[in-house]
This record gives sequence, C-alpha cells and structure tokens, in this order.
Amino acid sequence: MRGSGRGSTTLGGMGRWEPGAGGRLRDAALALYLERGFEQTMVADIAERAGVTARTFFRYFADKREVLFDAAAELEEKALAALEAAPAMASPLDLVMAALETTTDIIGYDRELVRKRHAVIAANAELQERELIKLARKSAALADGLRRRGVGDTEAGLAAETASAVYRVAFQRWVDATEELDLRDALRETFAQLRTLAAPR
Amino acid sequence: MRGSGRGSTTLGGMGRWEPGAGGRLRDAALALYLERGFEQTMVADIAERAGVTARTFFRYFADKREVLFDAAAELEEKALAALEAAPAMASPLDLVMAALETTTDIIGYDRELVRKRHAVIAANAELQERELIKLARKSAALADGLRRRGVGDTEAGLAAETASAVYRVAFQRWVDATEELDLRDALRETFAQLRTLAAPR
DNA sequence: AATGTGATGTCATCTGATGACATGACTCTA
DNA sequence: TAGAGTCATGTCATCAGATGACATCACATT
Repeated sequence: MRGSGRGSTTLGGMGRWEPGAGGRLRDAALALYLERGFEQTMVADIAERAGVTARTFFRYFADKREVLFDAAAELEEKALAALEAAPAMASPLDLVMAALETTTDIIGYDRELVRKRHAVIAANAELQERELIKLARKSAALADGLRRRGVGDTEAGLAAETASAVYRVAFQRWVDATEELDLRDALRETFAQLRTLAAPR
Repeated sequence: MRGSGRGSTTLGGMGRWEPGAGGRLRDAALALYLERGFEQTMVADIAERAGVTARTFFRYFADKREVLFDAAAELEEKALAALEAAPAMASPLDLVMAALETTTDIIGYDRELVRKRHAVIAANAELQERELIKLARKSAALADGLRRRGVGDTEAGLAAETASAVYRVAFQRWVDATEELDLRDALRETFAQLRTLAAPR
C-alpha cells in the first residue's frame, strides 16, 4: 500500500517517515491539478502520489486550495519589510509601488512556472477566490504599514489598493505577453500609465 | 414537521408550495448568520427556518455563501448599462467611475442593512473570498465594456481595476463612518484623493 | 533498554453538495 | 370535469472536504 507512492521529487523507497512530505504534497498537487484539473483531483489522489494519507495532507495544508498559495506568504513578507525599510518619500503610492517592486525578482525569473500555476488558478473559481483574498490581505498589510508611518487612514487604504490594482494588471500583462518581458518593467510601465490616466484635470 | 417553519417574512400556514421560498431562504440565512455566525449555521437550519428542506436551498443558491451575494448581480448590470450608455469622455477612468456612481443609490439608501451584511462578511474569510471574486468579475466586465468602446487592453484593465479600488475604499469609509455620509459623496471624494495621490510628478 | 517526542496512520463523524427519482399542486385543454 | 403536463419540492443515496480522537511507528536521548 505504501511504497507504491512515487513523489515527483526524487525519492527511493519512501517509507512512512520519509522526510519532505509537505514538498511532495505540493508537487503532487500541482501536477495533478495540471493533469486533470482542480475539481477532478481528490485529496486522496494527491496524498497517494505523495506517499501519505489524506489526513496528513490536511496536517500540512488547511484545505485543498491552500497548497497552491502558502508560498505567497514570502512575497508579502518581503514587500512589507521593504516598506518598513524604505526612506521617507513624497507619495505613499510611490512607497507601496517600490515595496511591491522588490518582490518581482522572486517570481519574475521563471515565467513558465508562474504560467502553469496561473493556468490552474484561472481555470477554477474557487482558486481565484483564494488568490484574490491573498492579494487583498497583502494590500491590507501594506496599508497598515503605511498607517504606521503616519499616513492617513483613507489615503493609506487608497494607496495600497491602487498599487495592488497596478500590480494585478502588470502581472496579467506579463503572464499574457508573448514577447520577452521583465516583470519589473511591466510594473513600472503600468504605473506610469496610471499616472497619465489619473492625471488631475 | 412543516408548518413549524416560520419565515422572517410575514407568512401564515406556509404549506409546501408557499411562494417566495427564495426570499424566505435569503432572509433566514442573513438572520442566522447574524445570530450565530456563518460557520455555526447549517444549511439545514436555514432551510428549516424557511420552511423547506436543505435540498431546496441548493436549488435556489449554488452554495451556502451565494445566498448573500446573488443580489449583487443587479449592481453589475446597472453599472454596465451605464457604461454602455455614457457619452464619449476624456478618460476611461472617469467613465468607469461615473458608471459605478450610478449604482450608489441602490445600496446607499439603507446603511444599516448594508452594515449588517457587511458585518457578517467581515467575520468570515470564505465570505470575503466570495465578495472579492464578485467585485473582480464586476471589474472585469467593466474592463470589457471599455474595450468594446475601443479602449486599449491594458488601459481598460487598469481603469477598471483602479476604479474598483476607489470604490472599495470609499465603500469601506462609508460603512465605517459614524457621521452622516452619502455614499456618492464618499465615492467622489475618494476619487479626488486618488487624483492627488497619483498626480504625475 | 527504557522513555519521550513528533510525524503519521486509522477510525469515526460532520457538513456541504449533488444526482436520481417520487410526489404534490397547479394549469391547460379536450 | 378528467386527464395530461409541468414545475417546485421532498426523499433517499452518495460523495468529497474537513476535523477530532486515539493508536502507532521511527527516531533521539539517556
């Protein structure tokens, strides 16, 4: 029953206490979601491929969706740290944009992998919901960071939400682009476009 | 077993074919979500209070969350219609903002009801996820409306996403406000604030 | 060798969700 | 007015996600 499980990572016998169950589950989940789709994949399938039981899956991930998103916490932390460390700046919007820009190198280096993950998410409403709330929480965290710097309540929320909007649009453009494109450049260009768009009359 | 169900709307005997099951379910759900919280409310409880079975609940609403959101479709339609009907305008951003502004009167007249619904949603992550995807879909629809008007791809997405961001912030401010406040005014003021914030250097 | 600790398996159970089918109530028409 | 048709609902069965309780296995420490 066990030992038949074969993780996508290199593993030999894989007994009960083979280390790296979390990583194997993550790999197995992404692979299966790509192969058959999210809904068609049972948690038991993922667990089997990773060589564990379904119960163990839920010890590593809160639910079936989270397996695709828990890595995103890293991005939020980095953006937040950048925001804290940043020098005083003219506009809160510039501040948040700069903070977001520091995270582009984490995901920007492998567009194909990002595209795979994005394709899975784009194909399922539940996954989109989870993605959106992750982004919203990131935005809220950034807004709080601004408030701690003394930025007004509404202004902080507005800057963070707007920057997140720019980020989403830039990210989408980057994923869709056929030509060579740097995520950081896409972000800057989109921000410039917003400036034009929102220019006071 | 039946006949014991007592909807929050005025109803007498309420036999099997008492009309308005959808509305009764909606009322019952909101009331129970407020009383005990979303997670603590079983679909069977909602159905019982509405005088139907759980199976019937799922014939009216796709899932336990949707009962709080299906009314929002009206807002999207109105915004979209306003966007289609609007005259040519300088900036796509102005266009979307104007479209969103037409919807403020639908929900703006009863802040207390909105607050109740908002309180339920704010207390539960699943509900926030659903709310976010609804707003995202509305934003996407508005972006498509702009594209049909010939607005460029990225610019359309950016205008819609930014306007949605403004809307969210304004809405939050309106809900939180202790003083008398018109939703439309909040929207306009927040938009003006964005103009300042994003002013080209 | 005994013991403790942590990761995992096993089992039971709940709840959300859905398909299949039966049935009650209402409408229309011959 | 009886009968057919239709629609909303009830009933039953089943599945998948999720969680608590407890047993068990491997490993480290002593």
